[in-house]
Amino acid sequence: MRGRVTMRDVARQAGVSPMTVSRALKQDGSVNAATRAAVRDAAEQLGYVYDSTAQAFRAQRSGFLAVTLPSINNANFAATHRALTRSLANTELQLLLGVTNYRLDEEERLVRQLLARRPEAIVLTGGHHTEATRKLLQSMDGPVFEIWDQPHDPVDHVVGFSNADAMTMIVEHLAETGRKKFGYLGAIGDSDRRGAERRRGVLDAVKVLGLPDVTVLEACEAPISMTAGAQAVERFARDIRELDALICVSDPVAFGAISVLTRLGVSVPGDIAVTGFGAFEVAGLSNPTITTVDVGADRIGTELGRLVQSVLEADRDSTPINLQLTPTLIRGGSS
Amino acid sequence: MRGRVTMRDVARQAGVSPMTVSRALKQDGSVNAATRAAVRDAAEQLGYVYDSTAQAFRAQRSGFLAVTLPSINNANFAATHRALTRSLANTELQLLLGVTNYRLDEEERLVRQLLARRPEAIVLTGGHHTEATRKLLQSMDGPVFEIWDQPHDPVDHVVGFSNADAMTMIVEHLAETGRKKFGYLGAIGDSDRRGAERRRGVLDAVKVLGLPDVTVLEACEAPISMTAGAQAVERFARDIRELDALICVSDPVAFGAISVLTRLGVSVPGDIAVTGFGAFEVAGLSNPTITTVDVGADRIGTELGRLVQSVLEADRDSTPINLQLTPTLIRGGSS
DNA sequence: TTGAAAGCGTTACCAC
DNA sequence: GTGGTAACGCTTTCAA
Repeated sequence: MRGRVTMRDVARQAGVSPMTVSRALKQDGSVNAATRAAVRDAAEQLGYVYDSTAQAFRAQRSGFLAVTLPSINNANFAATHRALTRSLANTELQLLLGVTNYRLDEEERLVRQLLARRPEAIVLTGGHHTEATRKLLQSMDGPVFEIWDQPHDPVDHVVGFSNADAMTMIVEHLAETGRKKFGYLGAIGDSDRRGAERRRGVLDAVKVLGLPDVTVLEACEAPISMTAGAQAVERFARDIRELDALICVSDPVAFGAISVLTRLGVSVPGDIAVTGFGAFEVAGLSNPTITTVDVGADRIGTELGRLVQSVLEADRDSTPINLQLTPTLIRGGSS
Repeated sequence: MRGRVTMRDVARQAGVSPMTVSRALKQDGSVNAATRAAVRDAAEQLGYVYDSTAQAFRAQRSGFLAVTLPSINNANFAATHRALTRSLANTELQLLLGVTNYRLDEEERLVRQLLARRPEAIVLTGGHHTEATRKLLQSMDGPVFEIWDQPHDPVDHVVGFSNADAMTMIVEHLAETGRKKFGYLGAIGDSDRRGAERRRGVLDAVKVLGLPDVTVLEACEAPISMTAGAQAVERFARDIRELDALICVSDPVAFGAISVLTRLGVSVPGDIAVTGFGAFEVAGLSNPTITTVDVGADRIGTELGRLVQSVLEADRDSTPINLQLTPTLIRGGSS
């Protein structure tokens, strides 16, 4: 592999100075058309590739927007990512993605790594972080965005919604349709913080309604998948037969649950109502369709993209924005 | 927010030279323990964050591994990404991800953008590219890896499998179980190149077996989802009733198809066999379970990680490796 | 064990 | 319309 071609090489080839090359390769109007053509030709000929690293270094602007997601294999987070990319399409910002696997210690490691790339801004999924992460974020040289959550104590800007309130809608809907004995199926402990918030929302709402205590079923460590949902239902079949309604942390889990319940001869929604979360595609195609909550994952991405742009354009520190979206209940055949 | 803290600032604070800071912050043994402690303290105090951009610039090594994926919301590509990340955990390489949305023109734009970051190597999902992309890749200053495919004319290294051959397994399995009149449900045209390869595999295998021509049903532009699969079956219901077997481009599509067929009173596999592709979770939990092909998405990631490392360690150009994996058929209740 | 200098590729700024 | 100079933060190399 031959040494890289630099603007110097192009300049030599075109018989101009490096400075002119730099100008010619941009849309800088102050360059003679003939000169520009010569430079472009030379660059083409030599296979010149622009060096963003040098540019980032020189300008002290990386052009990166760092983003952490708990998982990439999740239609909701993928939708946010996609909408964000689209919302930033007309900018120079490039996404620098890190996946935390739902672990705060991995998030810390990632944030450290991402910040070393000097991103213009950083986006974190979730409002819970380790102490060290918070400290890193606070000393960060640019805005911080927390999404998909309603942080108690936001670091900076927020685009999210209340996972707990979303669950209240589910509980109220189930109560209205006469369900009384609730179970909640999610991941173990608090590893999935948004899942933990949902669980809290269920417990609180049930208490407010004066209904019996919720049976909390812990499937496995986050992320909890279709298969994990199915296995958990097999494992907890006895507990579940006592219930009126099984509230699942997500649609895939609900789908896995319904799949096993049906196989076990338990009728959904006849014997038990089952609900999901997230308005995944499978919710609308499962049989029965699954009652769920649409949190507007793509809207989070779109709004986030807008907000990032406006905050970065306002070069001075802007006061923190907290944009809270309202999820909507989608009634399906499963309840 | 205040100007960035550099090694110079840390050096001043600790009363040493920048050079000593640089050494102290690494595991360089040649620094006095006391000096190192002082430097670390100073760095901590000032909230110093290492600047990877400057390091990358100075060393002319970005530490990036550029990766393009057609989609992020796809369990298979996500599995490859995850396995790759894991396989590279003990290295300094950082993934720089770009999503093409199954479009070659977007791939070209992305490759241009990614190469400007001077990655150590680049990984492309798929073996089809625009002419311009190929040219960019050939002049790239580092190894190129194509995955998830069996390119006709590989740019460099490959870790993949034959999408067409995988389909042959499906067709033979269906033929063995007495199916004769096949349909294929996939995306329109060749936008999804791996999908197009699968279609080709079906057509060829059916021809080899001397069976009637395949009815090709085009649902929509790639990516084709569960919902798109369902809608296509509604639209093509009449054609589908004439068939013995419906071969779908992926498991989600097959799931959507089965969902609608069941609703229409068409029995699967009684009236028609349905098959998928990719061994998605839904295949094992759908009712009936879906006959599919496991392509070893995570294995691609793991092997790729190993290969990337070994190629980068061998500093001279290594001869192109072509690692072809063998998919396995998974018989489900849908056939 | 520590320090000084030089330079990676690009571009803002100032000359011409 | 074009060119020279300097600087961004870090580390290799050489010197003390």
